[in-house]
Amino acid sequence: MTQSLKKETHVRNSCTLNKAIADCFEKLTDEELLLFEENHVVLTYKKGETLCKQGSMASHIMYICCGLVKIYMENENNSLILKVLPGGNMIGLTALLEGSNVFKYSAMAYQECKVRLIDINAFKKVISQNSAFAKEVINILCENLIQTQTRFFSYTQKQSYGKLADTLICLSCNIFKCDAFELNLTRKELAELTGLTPESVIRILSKFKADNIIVMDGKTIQIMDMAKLKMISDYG
Amino acid sequence: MTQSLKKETHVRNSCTLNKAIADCFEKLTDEELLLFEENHVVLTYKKGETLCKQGSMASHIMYICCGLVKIYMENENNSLILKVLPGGNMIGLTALLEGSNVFKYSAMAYQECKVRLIDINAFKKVISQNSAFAKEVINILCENLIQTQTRFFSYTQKQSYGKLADTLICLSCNIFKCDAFELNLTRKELAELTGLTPESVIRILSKFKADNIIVMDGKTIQIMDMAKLKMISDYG
DNA sequence: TATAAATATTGATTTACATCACATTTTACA
DNA sequence: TGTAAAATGTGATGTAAATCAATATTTATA
Repeated sequence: MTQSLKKETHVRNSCTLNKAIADCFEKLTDEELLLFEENHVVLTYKKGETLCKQGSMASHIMYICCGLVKIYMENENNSLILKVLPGGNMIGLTALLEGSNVFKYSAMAYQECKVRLIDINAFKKVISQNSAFAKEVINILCENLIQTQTRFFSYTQKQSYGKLADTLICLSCNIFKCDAFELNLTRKELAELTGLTPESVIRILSKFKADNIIVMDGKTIQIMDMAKLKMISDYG
Repeated sequence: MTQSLKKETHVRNSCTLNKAIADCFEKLTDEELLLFEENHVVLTYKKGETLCKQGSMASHIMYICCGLVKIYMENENNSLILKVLPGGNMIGLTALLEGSNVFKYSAMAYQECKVRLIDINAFKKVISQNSAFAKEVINILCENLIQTQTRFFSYTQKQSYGKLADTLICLSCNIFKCDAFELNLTRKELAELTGLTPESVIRILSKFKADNIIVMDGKTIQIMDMAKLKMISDYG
């Protein structure tokens, strides 16, 4: 009951940002928990450090205990942030695909993170023997897929103001869970997150400020008129 | 061995178009096959008919026996084709997500299709009891997720020429498996598939024709210079 | 604390693509 | 088979957002 309520308050729509908490570990037997226990390490990553690099071998599934991580794809020139993950989420599930155990994206710590690295073979083994666990993994993958598709669609439809409004709403509702939050992202990162250039982001933020939709003070952004912001997000 | 070879020849990159064949049914016991047998219907959809509508209840998982289907998201004004699926693929897997048994996208037949509709509860039951089956479903979901992410990234990076080159390569390599193919899509549909306007698609096709990259004769398109097309796709 | 480097901001210019308008061809169907 | 409707094709125009350029501010560090 509480859970379904929780899910309803989560802004899913076109959001970049994940709040889906991995419930799968609750489904494990003591024996399986022990297997994970024996095949894991917990690492701490500092702000700016790389958790995994696109193209490298994925020998582990990563579980973010706490912190904030950006997941992004990159090529020579550009990069696109696929999502931003707070604690409770997993990285590298797509490496479960048979014959493709390579990270398809990179991950970088926005804030200091505690990350649990679980051996991918142990993970696969438990999937093979525990259907309830497998079902939860399926749930997480479905959630990811829906989110990515929805965000893709929204990305193709909306233009700059809508996109940035979207991003601000998601940061506020899904990540910081607060109207006012300290944005420890550079304008460049906010631009990547939104799919715009830093200059455009700055211009739009200024406009939002002039229209009293947000208040900016240093790195702190406070959303004053969420209704208007939602309208901008919906309209385009 | 043959399988890994098959996978290598499949152009994955930024392709709209799926070739991933659902292997999962091979993992079923006789009993489970019987359960599916008792809880399925096979329907034939004519060209242009809707297989499922975004927002409607997903009471079935659909397996495309043969034909060609477009999967797309839509709102009042626009639509984005997420992928094009030939026979061997499944529709509606994301409805497996607990508490979200609604289609997130619509599906329409490009060609006449034979579709097997399997009751979603039977499907979920088998996932719960057969880990090998669940594992295959995980494989398919991973494949879908990787494809969607890659396509999203590519969409944000490439511009019109690269996008259309991409689409043509995928049609040729993954769908029709032939350098020359009869394009039973309108320019409007090709535009939707590529994320451009019909006018732009026409202009670019004319340019490709003028540069001897393709030959067009009525509805038939033949790729004359695949290398050049790949270069355009890679370059942008 | 001074200086360099990175980041943020503002304005001018460019550009890729959409939009619009209209002509032509193909397809549907009465 | 003839006519309307839909699809295709082409040119002119508009525009959102990128790019470019130059300055101001913040942050890093020697």
